[in-house]
Amino acid sequence: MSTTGSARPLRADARRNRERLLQTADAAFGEHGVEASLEQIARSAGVAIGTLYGHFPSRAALAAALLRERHDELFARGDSLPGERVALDALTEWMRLVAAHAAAYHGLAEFLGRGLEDENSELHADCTRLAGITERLAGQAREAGALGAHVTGADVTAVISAVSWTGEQTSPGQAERLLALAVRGMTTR
Amino acid sequence: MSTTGSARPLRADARRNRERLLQTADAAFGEHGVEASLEQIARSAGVAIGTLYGHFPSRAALAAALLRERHDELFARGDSLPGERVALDALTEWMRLVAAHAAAYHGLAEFLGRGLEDENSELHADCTRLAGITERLAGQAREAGALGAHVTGADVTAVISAVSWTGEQTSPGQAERLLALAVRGMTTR
DNA sequence: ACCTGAACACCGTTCAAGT
DNA sequence: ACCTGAACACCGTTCAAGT
Repeated sequence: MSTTGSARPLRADARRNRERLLQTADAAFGEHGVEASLEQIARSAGVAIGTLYGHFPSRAALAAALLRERHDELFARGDSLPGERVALDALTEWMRLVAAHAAAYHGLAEFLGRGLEDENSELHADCTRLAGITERLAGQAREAGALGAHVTGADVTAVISAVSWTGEQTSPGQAERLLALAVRGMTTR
Repeated sequence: MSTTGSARPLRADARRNRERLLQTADAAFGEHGVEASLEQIARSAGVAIGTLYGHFPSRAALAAALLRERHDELFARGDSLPGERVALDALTEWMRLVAAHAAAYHGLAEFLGRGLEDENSELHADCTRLAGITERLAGQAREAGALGAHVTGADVTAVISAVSWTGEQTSPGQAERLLALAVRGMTTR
C-alpha cells in the first residue's frame, strides 16, 4: 500500500513546472520557514501565482508534497524499529528521528501539529501515521515495563512536538537536553 | 526599584488614545493572538494607524505595555516564593504560574522566547527577569538536593516555554501532563 | 505635542481569458 | 489541460501635513 497515491501523468510542461515549484519551495521553506511567501516562490520558479495554486491548492498541500519522500522514509524506519532494539531504545530513537525531521523547516513543528489536529489538512494522513507509530512504540515500551503505566501515546507525541519546537526556538543542544529529561520523566527509572 | 519606568504625563487626548489602544489590543490579542492585525486594532480603537505607532513603535512595545501589570505581579510572586515553601514546590508552582500567564494570548510563548533571545526587544528586560527568577528557584531546588545536579536554569526555562507552547497547540490538560512528566525527569526521586 | 491618512511595498487567493 | 496575470481584499510601516 503506497502512501503516495496514484498521480496520473501530467503534460510535459506541467510536470516541469511542478518540479521547479517543489525545488524552489524547498529552498524558500529552508530559508524562511514554512510560512515563506508563495508569491515569491512562484516568481523564483518563473511561473505565475495561479500556476502554483493550480498544482498545490494550499500551503499544506505544497508542504505535503515537499515532505512526501522524507515522510515515507520515516514511516519505513518507524515500521521496522520494533524488534530491532530494546523497546525503550526503539522509542527514543524514533523520537530523535521525528524531531530531527521537524528541524527541516522553521515552523514545521507547529505546522505538523495543526496537521494532526485538523482532519481536513492535506497533512492529516501523514501526521496521523506518525502519531500511530509513536503510539505503537510507546505501547511496546510500556508493556516491556520500561515506560510508566500512566504514560500515553499522546504524551510521547506531545514530547516529540515540544522537543522539535524547542530546537527551533533555542538550539538543537537545548532540544536534546529536553528530550533526555522528558525520557527520564516517562521512564520507570 | 520600579520596573515600569517614569512615564511623564501625556496630554489628555493622548492619554485617552493610549488607554483605548491598550484595551482594544488586549481584546484583539486575546481573540487572534499576539500577531493580530495592528491596523484593525487602530481602527477598532477609533484612531489612525499612525497614532498606534506613535504610542507603540513596535508590536513588542505594545505587548510589553499590555503585559506590564501581569509581569509585575509575576515578579512579585516569584521574588517571594523562595522560603515560602519547600524548594521543589516553589519551583513547580513558579513553572505553573508562568505557563498559565503565557496562555493569555496565542503565540505568547514564542513571543516571550524571542524576547529573551533578542537583546533589542522591548520585552527583553521582562523575559530576562523571568528567566532570572527561574534560575534562582532552580538553584535552590538543586542545592536542596531535589533537582538533579546536571539540571540547569536554562533547562527549566526551556521546559516552561515548551509547556506553555503545548498548551496553545493541544490542550491545557496535555500541557499539565507534560509539566508533570518534565518535573519527574528533572527530579532526584 | 499629538494626530491623520496617503503612500509604499508587500501579502494570499480567485478566476476570466488566453494558449 | 494548463498557464497567465489582473483583481480583490487585506497587511506593516513611514512620514509630510495638519491641529
